[in-house]
Amino acid sequence: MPELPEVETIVNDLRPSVEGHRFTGVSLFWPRMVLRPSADELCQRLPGQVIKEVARRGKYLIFRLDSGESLVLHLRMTGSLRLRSKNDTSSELSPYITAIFGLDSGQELLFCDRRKLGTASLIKDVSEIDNKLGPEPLDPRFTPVILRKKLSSRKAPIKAVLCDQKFVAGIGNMYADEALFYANIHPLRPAYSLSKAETKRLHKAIRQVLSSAIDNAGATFSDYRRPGGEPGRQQYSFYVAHRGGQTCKVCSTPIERIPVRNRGTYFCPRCQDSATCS
DNA sequence: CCCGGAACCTGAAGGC
DNA sequence: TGCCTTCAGGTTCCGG
Repeated sequence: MPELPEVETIVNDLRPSVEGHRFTGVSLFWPRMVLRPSADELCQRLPGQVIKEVARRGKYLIFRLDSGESLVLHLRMTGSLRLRSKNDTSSELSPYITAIFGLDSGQELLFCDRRKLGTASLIKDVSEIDNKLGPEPLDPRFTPVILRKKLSSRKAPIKAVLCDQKFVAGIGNMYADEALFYANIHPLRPAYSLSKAETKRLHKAIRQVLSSAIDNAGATFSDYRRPGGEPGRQQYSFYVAHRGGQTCKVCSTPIERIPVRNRGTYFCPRCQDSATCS
């Protein structure tokens, strides 16, 4: 599932080959992926526009266009973007293509999505996306003091709060579990109950986990691929995420899996003390 | 504001 | 073998 590090990797990979190029056409095979304006309108308005910049905000990919509008994509759970040459007939077609964006570079950008939950929007003002998201966890403005203040009003399990995009942007199921392991905090702890020291550890853990994953081009468990088709490498470094039944790399205790807000949550019952869980 | 649950999707996995 | 159910999880919407 693409989270912040995966989307960051995709943006970095895409940047050199799409920035400065022009969209030549759009083919939609799953028009319902377009949230707004309408599928027809997006197909009319996108062609001819130059991509000034590709950026990431939370888990959103943002293509800033010369008209001032932005094409905003979200991969949700199984979406991926692939870049290929228009005359490349050798590579096998993914059976799950939901959209093809033609570029004047001779390449095309494929949106592949097994479960068709991914979305595309053409919006006038990017601040629309910005306003509904919490701070970027790697931004210097996201400090331990701010984290502590935000946690203080939250009663929900810390795991659920970390996955809330309005709380902090870009963290999903995998990296929330990893960060809590790094910080030795049990996923069910009420957010407000974290001590100052624990909050500081969590802040550091969030940054370490995300930075390391970016260095390793993201984690591939199922559908995530880089635009060139390569998988990520971060999955090999995970301590708890998707490691149910295996043993903790630190203390050899079996990794447990419990539901938190209906999300599969992995943790080490020994390293992540539950003494102060309510 | 905060919280929890349903809906959106469909391939994979497990039960019988 | 094959049908059926359940699970996976990011986001949005809705009700308390």
